[in-house]
Amino acid sequence: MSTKGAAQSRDGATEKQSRASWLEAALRALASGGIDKVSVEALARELGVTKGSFYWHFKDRPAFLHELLDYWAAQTTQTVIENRSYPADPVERIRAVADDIVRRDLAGLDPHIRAWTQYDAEGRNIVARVDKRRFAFLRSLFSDAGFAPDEAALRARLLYHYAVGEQFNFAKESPGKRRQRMRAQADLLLRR
Amino acid sequence: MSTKGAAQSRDGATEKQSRASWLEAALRALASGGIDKVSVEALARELGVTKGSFYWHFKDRPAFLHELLDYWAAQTTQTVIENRSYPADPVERIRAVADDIVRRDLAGLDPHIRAWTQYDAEGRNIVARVDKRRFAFLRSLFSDAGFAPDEAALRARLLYHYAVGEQFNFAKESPGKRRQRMRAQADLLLRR
DNA sequence: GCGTATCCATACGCAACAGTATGGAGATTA
DNA sequence: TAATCTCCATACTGTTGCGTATGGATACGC
Repeated sequence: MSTKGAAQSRDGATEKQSRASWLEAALRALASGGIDKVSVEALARELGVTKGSFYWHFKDRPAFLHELLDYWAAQTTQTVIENRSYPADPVERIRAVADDIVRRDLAGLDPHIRAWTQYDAEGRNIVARVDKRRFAFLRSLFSDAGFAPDEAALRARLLYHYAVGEQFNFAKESPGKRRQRMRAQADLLLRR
Repeated sequence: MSTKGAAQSRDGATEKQSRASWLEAALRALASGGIDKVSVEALARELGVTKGSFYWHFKDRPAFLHELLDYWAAQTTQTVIENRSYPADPVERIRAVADDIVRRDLAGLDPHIRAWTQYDAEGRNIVARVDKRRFAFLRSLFSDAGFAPDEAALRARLLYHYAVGEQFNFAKESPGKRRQRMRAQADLLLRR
């Protein structure tokens, strides 16, 4: 039943299973306290295994972190952009997306990702690509809402960077308040 | 000549001198590569002394980092807000401040400060206070420019968080381009 | 000039973590 | 059943960085 070099016991997908469990545990650790919490031994403890497993699945920690970034990038673009449940009306779409940005994993992982990749050259490139995609998406929404290309780009950039900067605002505000603010900013940028 | 418990050799200000040199070295290290570069031993190497000096001046690393934050907070508020060379015209003042924000130490230290204090409870409070002061300053500028209180607050918040978020944009753009974008965003927010 | 305070050097111990070497249990293949 | 492959445990080494204990040099108070 084994097609390539992945002959397993029960279902033939243990390889992927195990790799993914390390990556998932890493994302949880990252969200809980930043990149320093993503240590091989800490993850091993949480997974109930030892480092032997890690170094069988991954070359070393840098390679693992690189793969982690790819893993995050793949799932975050899908989550935010490819959500087909947004309203048809362009203006309402922007409001809905703005809401999503505040609620979604932007608030959970993004600040930790940025805090970390600030010091990792190839990490920065990956994040830059993610930002580029998100920005292009926002810009298209403003275009659909009737703004000229330059105006749409200007407003999309302002709103997106606002969202990023707002995550680094440490004044403890309720999620409701944050969404309300985000909504107000989106409305401001939708004025003509 | 010694007033209190600070009897020194040459000028009677060696105590402050030495403490300040540790703090200054820490700021340089922080700007160069984040909080991980601010290690006792690395700073000692750069200062040409040993850890003995550090642990005479400071209790431990956490206490030192806390003092470092206060040190940064004190100098960053003075630098940005108490600059009396801004134009008299409110609109031009906003443009000038926007330029300053991009050029000044915001770009050098702020992202590292935020990346770090994200994981330090009392650190977050200090940064929150700094943000509050800066925001109040920006809001007053928009007020002076003729915007109603709510409008001024909205625009000030949008512009300030844009500036913060823009620092975490890893797409490598020239300082000129960044200032140009900042200027365009400020102008957009100055429309009525 | 004697004691004391200041400021730093030297030399430790200790904990956390990355990475390696090797063995071993269990399933698979021949 | 023998050989092999997969996946992980065990047991190490090496490094880094924090903190501490202690001594020594220099200047100051008296």
